[in-house]
Amino acid sequence: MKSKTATNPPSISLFQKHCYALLMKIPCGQVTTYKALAEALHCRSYQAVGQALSANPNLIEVPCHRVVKSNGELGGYALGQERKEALLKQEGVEVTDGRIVNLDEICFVFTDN
DNA sequence: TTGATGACCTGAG
DNA sequence: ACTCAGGCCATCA
Repeated sequence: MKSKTATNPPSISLFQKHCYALLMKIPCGQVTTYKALAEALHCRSYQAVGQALSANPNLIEVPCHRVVKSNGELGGYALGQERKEALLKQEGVEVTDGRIVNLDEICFVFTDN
């Protein structure tokens, strides 16, 4: 059944899949930046990472709200920056005036292992 | 294929 | 502090 001729398009590319995988690895109370994510993916496409999150197929299982900009700002969010800030505060992240307070302290680092 | 877009980053003025 | 310009790379038309 199912001729499956048209290759069931995976809806998402491998690049995006990697992004989500790394996102789910981020523990609670920690955040990361688009840059760090791109570095973890071995590429310099900071924007591509953002677009991958914008595709956001699973906004529930993937904590995309834990991804912020490198300059300390929250960045963007499908539900709006307000929601993002609220979620971050809920996680225990210090946010002031739409900016991460101690970003360097709570920035999650992706290890090779 | 090119060209435009984007939840970005960095540097210079 | 802010604004402007260039760069980076994946995705879509």
